[in-house]
Amino acid sequence: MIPGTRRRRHRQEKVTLSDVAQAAGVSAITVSRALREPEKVSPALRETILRVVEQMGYVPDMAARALASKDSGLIGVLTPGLTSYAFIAVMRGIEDRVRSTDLRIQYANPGDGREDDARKLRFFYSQNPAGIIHVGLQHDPALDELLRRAPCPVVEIMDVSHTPAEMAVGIDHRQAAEAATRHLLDQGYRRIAMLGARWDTRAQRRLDGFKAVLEAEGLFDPDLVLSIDSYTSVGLGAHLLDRLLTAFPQADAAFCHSDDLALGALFECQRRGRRVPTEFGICGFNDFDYAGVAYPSLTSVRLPRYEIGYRAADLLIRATGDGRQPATVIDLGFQLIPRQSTARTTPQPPMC
Amino acid sequence: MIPGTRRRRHRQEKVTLSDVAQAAGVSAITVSRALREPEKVSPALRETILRVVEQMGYVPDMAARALASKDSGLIGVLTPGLTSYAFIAVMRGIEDRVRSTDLRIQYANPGDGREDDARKLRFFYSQNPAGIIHVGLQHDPALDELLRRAPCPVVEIMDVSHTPAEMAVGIDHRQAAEAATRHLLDQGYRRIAMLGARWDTRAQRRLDGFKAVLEAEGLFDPDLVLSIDSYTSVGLGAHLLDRLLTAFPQADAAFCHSDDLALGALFECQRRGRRVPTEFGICGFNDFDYAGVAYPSLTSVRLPRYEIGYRAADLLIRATGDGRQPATVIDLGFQLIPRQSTARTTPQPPMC
DNA sequence: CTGTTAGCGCTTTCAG
DNA sequence: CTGAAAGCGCTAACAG
Repeated sequence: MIPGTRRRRHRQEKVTLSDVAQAAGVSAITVSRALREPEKVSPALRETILRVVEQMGYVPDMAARALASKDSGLIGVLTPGLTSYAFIAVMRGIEDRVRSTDLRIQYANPGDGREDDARKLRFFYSQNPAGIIHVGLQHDPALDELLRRAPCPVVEIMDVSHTPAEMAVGIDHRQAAEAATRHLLDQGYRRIAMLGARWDTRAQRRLDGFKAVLEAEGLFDPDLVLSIDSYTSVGLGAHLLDRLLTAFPQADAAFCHSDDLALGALFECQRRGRRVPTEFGICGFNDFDYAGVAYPSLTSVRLPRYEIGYRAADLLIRATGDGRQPATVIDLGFQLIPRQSTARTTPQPPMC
Repeated sequence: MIPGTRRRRHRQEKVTLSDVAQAAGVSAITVSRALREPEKVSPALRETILRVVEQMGYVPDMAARALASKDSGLIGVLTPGLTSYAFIAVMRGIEDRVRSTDLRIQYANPGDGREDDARKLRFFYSQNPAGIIHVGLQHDPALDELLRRAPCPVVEIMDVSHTPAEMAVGIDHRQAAEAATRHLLDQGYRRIAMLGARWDTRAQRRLDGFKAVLEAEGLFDPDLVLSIDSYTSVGLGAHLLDRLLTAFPQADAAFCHSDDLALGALFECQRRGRRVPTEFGICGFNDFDYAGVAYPSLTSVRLPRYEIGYRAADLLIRATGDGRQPATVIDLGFQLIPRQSTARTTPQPPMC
């Protein structure tokens, strides 16, 4: 390759709207209209213009468009869990709802610490976004204030335990944890541990629910709450269960903050020869695809993650449409899915 | 809330650069410089300006900046696997490399079909991106041409079996499959199946490698190649193995296109009471976190996914820096990780 | 170190 | 239905 070729390629003369206009013998604005509001241009002209556009390989400049129209068509999605398995389904929901529109989605993954959260949020603001979907790691007043001052509609998702600045879609994590914990009690487990990873708001809420239910029975033991501040993972689940059983062999069940922890816990039980569910019960959270497939299958709490994403995007799109929405909190509910890993009282203990 | 309040909030008078300039008693360009190249402004002025910026809550308008400077600072990541577990590590790599820069990342998830791929690509082009990271589902000439005409550096990632338009980072999927298949042969398996999901380029390359190795031994049987065109998942792995063993009970091993299929296959074996690895060997792909934790642990092929993301972003950033790069193909290599699920010849068959 | 002058490429008026 | 004028908010290029 001739040196310099590539550089030149990346600096190709850009075809602009007026270039097209000139070539088509019309004014720039007409080309602009032919592209964005075809019905406002006579069929004949429209066709000519579109042909020229095609021929010249014209690509509109979004920055110029955004500057002139004050509409970036951008939806910002801000979540510290962007690179988490649980968020995949949420993304799919968002993408599916947005697909048919001309909006784009831009994801951002704030690092830990609320400052980065604020920084990324400001960054979105600087792009004149059409809407923002926000997943908070924790709530603090400064951030809430920033959200309240957003230049666009904002939907806070995943958790609805907190009054949102504007709109929220999610579930009540405390209730979900209560249901899971009660289920374990119902199955006859008594020394129930909780396995977690990072303590964000939602995890905290789940701990609250867990604790409340056990305390009511006089069964809560803070020593049985284990966690490590890192990404949740199957390996971490195995590790935590190992720590638990080493320190407290009498523990007889675990409520895990996520199904990957639950799966790791299951593997660790198998490794130790501890029978599930007879000798140890495991309840996960999220109902990941493998929960129902595992052997024994894993009891879990199903969250409507896809729906949360879909609804959030939908709210944004509607809010964009008519400019005003009543403050909204949408609780999409959860579902406890009892499976083999806690089926102590039912007649088929399926340990191999 | 008073009707209309929210709408007004979202249309707040925007503070512009000249507002700040006026308030600070300097010219707009000085404020601009104080923000972007602080060292070019005298300390005293700089401080005053930054204070005013803070006070007025000024947020720069990226669209205007991009338009004026022809630099959007945007890296576009285009992949049909955006919402796949395997891509999470790649994202982390990209994010980590980009974090310290002032570049932003915008992800896009083309639907199936090469047309959508081209559409999304054009869409990135319209934003004057600083660089593009592309994961192709399949290679076709039209798309290659489009990539070649990109207005910015482009890195194609994951697969290096194809000469890229410009730069590529990934591994040789054919070789990886060959290594896995040979490993299964070495362990004494003879009736080896392949379990897959969607047949993208990489999957096809892996099938090629698989086939080549088995054909050389006269052991290839097309009936043992099973797949369903859908998202890969643990459930799908279980389903495919069920189909396999129902139709061909004599099959004695499976090379799976992904560890989730492998895990599903493992569960299905356990469900059927088919011992792993003695009666059936399982080799996965990707080395997801659970492969080493499963019981029995899963043999897999480790891909440097994080590194692929990191290097891709790095290449882009360097290319952005000096404008020109030699055409590059970086093969980051893979690693076969033998574990219990294929340990037929070693002395510890760990089935429970 | 600071300011002036242009203009990025497009869309919004407001006229025909 | 089509066009002319003006300017979105910012930064490059040149001056001082």
